Amino acid sequence: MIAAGTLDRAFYDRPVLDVARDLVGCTVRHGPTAGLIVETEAYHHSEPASHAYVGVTPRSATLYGSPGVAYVYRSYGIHALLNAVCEPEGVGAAVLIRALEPLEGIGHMRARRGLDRLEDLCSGPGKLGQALGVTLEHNTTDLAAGPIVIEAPPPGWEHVRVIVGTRIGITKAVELPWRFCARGSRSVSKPWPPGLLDGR
DNA sequence: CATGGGATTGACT
DNA sequence: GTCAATCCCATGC
Repeated sequence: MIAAGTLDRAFYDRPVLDVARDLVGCTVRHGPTAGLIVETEAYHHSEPASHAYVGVTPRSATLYGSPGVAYVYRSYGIHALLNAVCEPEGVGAAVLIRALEPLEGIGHMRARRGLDRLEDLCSGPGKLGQALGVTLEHNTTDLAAGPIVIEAPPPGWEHVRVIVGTRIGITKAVELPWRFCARGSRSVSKPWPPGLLDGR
């Protein structure tokens, strides 16, 4: 049975930019840990920063598969990065979850990260992967069925203001404004986009 | 089969 | 500001 508020396949079966924006304010949950999404980036097979750009390969097959599925891959040999596959099956696109504000299971997060400060626990895609215990085993798992699930925004976060910026940490298609951040959140990864902390 | 780069982070100068 | 860690996988020979 799927918990109330869990986003279903139809939510992800839409243009990836819409999903990326709408995911800001939603929550990611894995076991006892949960966090509020404050930063996302969109990736699409039509642009070279996407892993789907090369077409269907063993690695990118997940991206071309069913929407609402997790795409998890290892970055720089160390970090597990969590994405949500979007758009209809056959279209290679996904949203990278880049940062969270810790909500539940903060003790687990601190233990896994070896750090205390709240803003350091999930303020980056590799950090949140470690804090939530995301591993490559979660690749292709269903984000509606778990073990990792994404839920609709909690009270007060339905209409969060979103700052749009350019994606970071990439070398191709750097000009596309496909990064979405929750205005005012100090858990966004650095560098912060202009205007992030302007009056709320 | 060998090679090289990367959607990152943390430590260091 | 620089740089290494560390591994998956796409690419090229």
